[in-house]
This record gives sequence, C-alpha cells and structure tokens, in this order.
Amino acid sequence: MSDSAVLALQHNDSSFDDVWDELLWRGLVHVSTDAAELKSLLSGPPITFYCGFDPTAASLHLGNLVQLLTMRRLQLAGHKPLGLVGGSTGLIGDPRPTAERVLNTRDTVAEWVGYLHSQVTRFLSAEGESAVRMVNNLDWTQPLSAVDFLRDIGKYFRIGTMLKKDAVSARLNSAEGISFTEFSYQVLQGMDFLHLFRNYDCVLQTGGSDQWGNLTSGTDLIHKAEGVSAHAIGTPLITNSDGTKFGKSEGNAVWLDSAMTSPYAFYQFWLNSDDSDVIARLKVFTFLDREQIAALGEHVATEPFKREAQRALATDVTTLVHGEAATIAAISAASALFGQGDLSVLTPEVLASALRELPHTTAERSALVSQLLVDTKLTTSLGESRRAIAQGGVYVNNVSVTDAEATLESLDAGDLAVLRRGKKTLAGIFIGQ
RNA sequence: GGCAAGUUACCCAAGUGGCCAAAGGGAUCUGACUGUAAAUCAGCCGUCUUAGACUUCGUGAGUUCGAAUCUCGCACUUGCCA
Repeated sequence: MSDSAVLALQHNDSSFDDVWDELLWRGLVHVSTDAAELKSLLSGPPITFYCGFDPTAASLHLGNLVQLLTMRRLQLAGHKPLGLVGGSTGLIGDPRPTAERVLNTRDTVAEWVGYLHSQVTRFLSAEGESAVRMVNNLDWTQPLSAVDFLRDIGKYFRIGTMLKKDAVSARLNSAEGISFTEFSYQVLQGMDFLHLFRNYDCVLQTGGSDQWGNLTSGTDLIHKAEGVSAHAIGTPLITNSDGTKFGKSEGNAVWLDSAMTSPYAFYQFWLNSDDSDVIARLKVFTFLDREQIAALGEHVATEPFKREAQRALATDVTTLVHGEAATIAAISAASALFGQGDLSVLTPEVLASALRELPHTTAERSALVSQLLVDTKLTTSLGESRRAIAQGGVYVNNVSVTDAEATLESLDAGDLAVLRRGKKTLAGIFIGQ
C-alpha cells in the first residue's frame, strides 16, 4: 500500500460535532488561545494553519509525529496546512530549558531541511482544496538585514515579555545562562507566523506545549503589527505514566526514518506500550474512532495479557509511518522470532526474511559472539558483550551463551543465526563459508 | 573593565596530594517474577583479552616520587560592581 493509499483511509470521527471537539477528546489540546473562538473558527469555512519543524536532526521523531497527525486531522476537516521547515530557525536553535545548543553547520542544516521536507509531505495530502503547501523560513529570513529586522520586527518585542517565557527564564535561572542567539529565537518564530499571516492568510499555529512561548510570540506580533487576533494550539507533551520520557527506546530516540529506527524496532516500541498508556496513545497516534478505542479499552481491562490494544496501536502507527508492507514484514518477523523455543520449525526462507528485518550482518563461522554483538550494535563494546554474556543475557538461536570466548562454530550454528540480547533485542547473522 | 564562584563519567552530584576509574542518586542495560507489561528484588554500569594494563575529572603548560585534587595561562558559565 502506497503512502497516498494510507492517507486515503484516514478520516476523522464523524460522531464529533467538529474537529475541535475531536482534538479535545484525543487530548491534543493542552493550551490554546480563546477556546470558543477556536471552536467556531475550526467549524467554519476552511482556514490556513501552520506548524513548524526545525532541522535539529536528520529525521523527525515521535514528538513531531504528534504534530503531523494533528495537522492531518485539521486537514481532514477541510483546513489548509502549511508545513514549515525551519531552515533559519534551525540555524539558531530554540532554547531548551536545560542547556545551550551546539550550533550545526549551515550545510548540515540545509541537508536536514531536505530530509524533513520529504518526511512532512508524506503525512499530509497534496491533493484537493486543502493540499499541503511547504515553506522554508530561510526564504524570508535570509534576505532580511539586521537593521530591517531590528526596525521592523524588533520594535514590537518587549524585553520584559521575552524574559518571562518559560524557556528563557528557566535558562536565566540556571547556572548555564542563555546566549543572545537563543534568546532571539522567539522573535524569529514570531516573525514566521506574521509572514505566513500576511502571505498565506494563515491564522493558526499548532505546536508542542513546550513551544507555547514561541507560539504566543507569533500571535502577539500579529496582534501588534496587524491588529488581528491569530490563534495557537499547544499539544501536550506526551509522557509515560511511569514518569519516564516518552519516545525513547533503550535510551535512544525513536525516529520516523526507517534507516535510523527500523520498522521492526518501531513496531516493537509501540507493542511494548504500558497498559496504562496505550489508550491515550491510540487517541493521539491513530485514526481509530471513539467507539473502536473504547472497545480496545475494554480488552485492556478484561484481558490485558492478550494485548489487543498494543497490537492495534503498533500495527496502526507502523502502517502510518512505514506503510503496510513494512508493517506486515515487522509483524511476521516478530511472530517468527518471539516465543519460539525451537527455531528449526521455521523454514530457512521464513527465518531469513525475518532476520532481514532486524539489524543484521554477515560473518564467518569462526567469528566471536562477543564481537558480533558489537557489530550488530546489540552492545557498544567488547567489554559490554562479555558482561552481558557473564550475566546470562546473550543467546544464539535461543540457546544461552555461557562462554565469553564462544564462536558461532563452537555453538554449532547453522547458516543463519539469531543473536539475542536480553528478552527482546535481536539481530540476525548470515553465515558465510 | 573589576571582584567572586564555578566547569567531574549519559544526567545530577561527592571528592581538595597517594587508599581515585573516581562516593551517592537517577537513567540505560542484564537476571528473577510476568503478558515481549507495570511494580518489586538482585546484579552490572570508562576502554582493552581476566589477574593486569591503558585513557579520563573544561583546556594548555608546570610543581611533585605521585595530581581530579597545588601553581600559572586560556576558554566557557554564573553572580555582584562599573
């Protein structure tokens, strides 16, 4: 199934009066400008809205996915999305509460802009009246001189207001401090909104609630410069009920790029959602309707061990991001490899295709298991490999490895080997010679 | 520009001449229990082939038999003063 086919299957829940009510039900509105006005605006004729993505990495991640799906829901309601890629804001960096960012080179940022651009367009329809349009803020920021910037934009900004923004004040109160560069970020983002208001009649910006200061920077600027009230919606920061950070798998971010997070790993991430989180995740990350999600909630309550909700979530989101074929491959790889004490019941073809879904490598029979763990990134050093083996956490073809010096040969592996660390971290080894 | 304080491993944070690869907490990871869950308990937690060796405590020099710990320069951060 192609991307456009996936998009074609999406729809909002018609049991809601309007998209605003649906956003509220899905828990996607953490803060916003005047709610009554937003409701009438969103239930009226199509409006243009935007959401920005800064190129701080080579791929978008799950946090961005919340934004992309929020945009898609608005688009499905007939509104017109503008996807903004932060070619200029990415050169500056928005202030994180903890520490100053390290600036990336212009070349790197430009490269990332390209990646993000193509990722954003995959999630939004390019057809019809409400087709997505992509913009890059470098286009209007680059030509601006420092003097023009200070005269035309800077005058509208009050230092007192700027200092009160959470991100800024957190940094001012920290030992780290804040550079003028990052302090100025909110001005740039405000300017984006003003530009889009003037040129595209854009009246709404969505973003994470951690961006609230930057969102209001834009609405304030539009109000001062144009005398018009624009709107902003801040989506909640998605958190895990146990207090750990959402969107991390084994300490690493979960990326939307299949080269950075494989569809298999992506599927596994969702499958491992806690019971106490899974329903909220379904609301945010899938297009299942109220009724379907309620039914899955019943399953969680009555038969949690079946993990119906987790399966639905993992299947849905993986299909959304990686397409149907990749999802089927990820599911069949998992069912082939998980809980199978005896791998020999699998045909070599099935096993081989399952292994290709995992991080994999080719090796000779004489290869050390500890080295293969490093090669497949299951561990980061030989020392860690040895430690893992000593702790009984390493398996080759579901047989625990006890000898730190073990080779594939000594373990009598066939032409294919399933290397496993812990319960669920797998890699494939294709054996040559 | 002046004065003061600070920069320790993924994060927080102790350490103020040898007993320091560096306390403690958190995170990650592994094991037990489970539902490929949560909670709990236990272990691991710089690199290298273990005993052992090597590299590390902002950075560059230096003092010393020996430095994360002392001296000087530099960079960065914070506060107060101008």
